[in-house]
Amino acid sequence: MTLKLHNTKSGQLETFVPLEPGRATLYACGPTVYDNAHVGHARASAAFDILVRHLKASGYEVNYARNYTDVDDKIIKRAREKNQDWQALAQTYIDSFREDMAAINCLEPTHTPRATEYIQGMIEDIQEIIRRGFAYAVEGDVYFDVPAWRDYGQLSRREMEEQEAGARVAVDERKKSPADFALWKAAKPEEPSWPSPWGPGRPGWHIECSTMSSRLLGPEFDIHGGGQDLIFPHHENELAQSGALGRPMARIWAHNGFVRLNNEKMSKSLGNFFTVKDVLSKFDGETLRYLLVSKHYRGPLDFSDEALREAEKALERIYRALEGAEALMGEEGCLAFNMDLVKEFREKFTEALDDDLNTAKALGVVFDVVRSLNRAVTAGNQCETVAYFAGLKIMGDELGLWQRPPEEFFAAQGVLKSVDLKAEDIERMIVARTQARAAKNWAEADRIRDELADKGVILEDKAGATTWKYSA
RNA sequence: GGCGGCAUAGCCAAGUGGUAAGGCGACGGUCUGCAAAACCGUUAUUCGGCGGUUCAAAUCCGCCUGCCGCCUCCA
Repeated sequence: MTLKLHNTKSGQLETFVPLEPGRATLYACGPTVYDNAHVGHARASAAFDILVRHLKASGYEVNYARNYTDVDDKIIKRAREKNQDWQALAQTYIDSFREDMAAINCLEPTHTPRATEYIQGMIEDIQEIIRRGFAYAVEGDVYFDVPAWRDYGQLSRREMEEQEAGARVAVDERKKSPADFALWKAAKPEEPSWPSPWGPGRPGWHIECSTMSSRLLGPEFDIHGGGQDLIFPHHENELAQSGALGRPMARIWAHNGFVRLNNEKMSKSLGNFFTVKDVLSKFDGETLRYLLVSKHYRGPLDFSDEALREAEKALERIYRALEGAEALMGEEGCLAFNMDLVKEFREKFTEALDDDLNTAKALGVVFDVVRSLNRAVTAGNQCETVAYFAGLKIMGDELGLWQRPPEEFFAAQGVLKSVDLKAEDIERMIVARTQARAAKNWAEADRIRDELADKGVILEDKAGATTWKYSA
């Protein structure tokens, strides 16, 4: 089977046919680095990370670029508020973003260009757009001439005449048309600027992506991604600029849905957001990733502590299965032969991801494997255990989940839940409980178990020994 | 006003023509001193509402209702 992706431009599911066989080129719009990443950014990153992992697993060599907008009104404004150098501020949040994405196990893209590294290229592109008659300069600013570009609106499929132009934003008198947008902005006093044919200034937001994607991936590439809020105007404008330069840009435009909080879009402007760091103070990064992956990337995702707790429970079930299998592992000789056992599961799993990255459906297959694995372990069947264990890990790798040793996952729960008992305290209480049990003092045994449970430690009486773990 | 999305069990969530995946929870069983975990079984005759097409619809068409988003910076 082959990958099918939803293309915003056509509004349809399309078979992924790369420009170059065996290679996939992707560009995703990254953050403007003036603040910490919130859960919405995490969702976009996770969605395209799954795409990259799936392409790689399908045998593609992937060239993935994701930019940082490191000069922009908001960065300048925030730097002023904090009385800080704007470049230092941008660097701080680039570091923060990378840290957060690593926490949710997103692979670092092949290229992470910064807008400020491509200013010269942007100036060249703007000059060419003007030369071709699709932009004009006014008092140090340069605007893209939207009415001149007949295809404008083809991505978001909207007629400009039907839009409420200027409904919420004052129309700039100097623009020929209210829809025209800035390619270059003349610098105001005290603002960072670069010399240009139109005087000192800085690039507009949209031109960055047109310039950087063409330099890193070429005039045409396979997939361009971002959140649905970027469809218009950002991606429409990118497409217009690139089109005016004779560059077709992406064949497939993929957009992820929003994260919602109390039924509203989580966004900086509404102020109703949780940063990734907020979430990481209470939940494991892997738990957040599981939540993001548990629903199809294009639909809305309702964010809540309850949703995170459910994600935690689901992950716990998987890690418990992996942990239970450990005692039976080590029969390498069984591996090759018995992989036939998981063949069908793996095919279904791949089919699910091929179907516009249906991670929710893929997780359904994962839990079928979990059940099979638990059965094999209970039956003491080493060869089956090895096969299902391997299958589970392979699927997890493609989703960027459950790759850690189970002990590490459970230990992390103890830290996150602030369990104030040290391992030796717990062991001591277990010894006391074992003695009580030996004396058939069930009341005392149960009291100890309840006390531990209250503090977040779960006891399990296995044959011959009692084990414990922090509960998720 | 234009464009787009969503509506499936107590909760989360798959499912684009063939008779409702999966997770959480709940209930019953096996195991256990009792539990926990695991396994087995039960938990939507029904998919926002009303019509229509069809042998057959959650899935296609029409109308309606509710919610969300874009048209300004936003993943």
